[in-house]
Amino acid sequence: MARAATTSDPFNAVAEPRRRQILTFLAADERQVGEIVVAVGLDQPSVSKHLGVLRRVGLVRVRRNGRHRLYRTNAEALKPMHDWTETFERFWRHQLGRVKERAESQISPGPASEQPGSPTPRIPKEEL
Amino acid sequence: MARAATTSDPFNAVAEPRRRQILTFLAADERQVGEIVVAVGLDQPSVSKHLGVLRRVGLVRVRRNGRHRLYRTNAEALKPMHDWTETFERFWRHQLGRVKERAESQISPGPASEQPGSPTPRIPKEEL
DNA sequence: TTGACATATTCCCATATAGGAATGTAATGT
DNA sequence: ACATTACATTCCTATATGGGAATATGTCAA
Repeated sequence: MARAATTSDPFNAVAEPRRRQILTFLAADERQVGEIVVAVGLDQPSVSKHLGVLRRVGLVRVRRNGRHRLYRTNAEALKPMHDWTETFERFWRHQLGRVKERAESQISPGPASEQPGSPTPRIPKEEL
Repeated sequence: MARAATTSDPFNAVAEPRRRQILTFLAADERQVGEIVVAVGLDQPSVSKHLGVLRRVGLVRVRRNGRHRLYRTNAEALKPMHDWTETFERFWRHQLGRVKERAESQISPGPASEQPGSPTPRIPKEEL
């Protein structure tokens, strides 16, 4: 079997960065497709297809107004994702706590700089 | 271009249900691969491949112990997802508020039953 | 060394894209 | 009716899977 369809659930739909961008753009206000096209910098058919995916999983709602279609993020559909990640919150708190502990137990100040924008998984190359 | 690689970021890695299952299983304790195989009901190579993806995006950490490899969820790597979904929280609060309003303004009690396990996007079939 | 056990990796393939190009369709203006 | 605007859909293709089967690698035991 190949990968699951993007249309199957919000987790898959949101895996695409452009779709996250669109959802963010549509979170506050309704927008017509042309505005989205300008905002994300894709051609119109691509945007329509992304909107189609988002619509099928319930992440956006559409309303027609004359020739225009007004899209808006349906934030409720993101709640399951938020809830799922939330179940891990206590664990990353523990982890951060341990990091803090270690940092405090060491005298060396260390570099301690970390780009907030880049998560940097920090993989130990090969664990061999 | 095809879909983005699952190895590219946590959003993609977590799009796969089996990997979410594994992360949940590994959230509390370290487990060796054999235990994960039993827990998720896949064959060993598939589990190893999923673990490889999760490791590459930093969602799990490995430790070696003799012949075994002990995996554990690195919950910190899920924080960006939690943060992103959190930016929509105020919007779904508004939406739930409006739903509540409408429900209260109507006299009919309505069915009001909803499976908690099935999100049910409730797509209006075709918006034509 | 030989063997058993625990995992990882490679090979193969059916499948689902995501984007680009071209085309279809609905709504409005004249 | 006809042209134009605003979107959606279809066709095509390179790419990235995810699972199954087979194989490789690493570790400990006798």
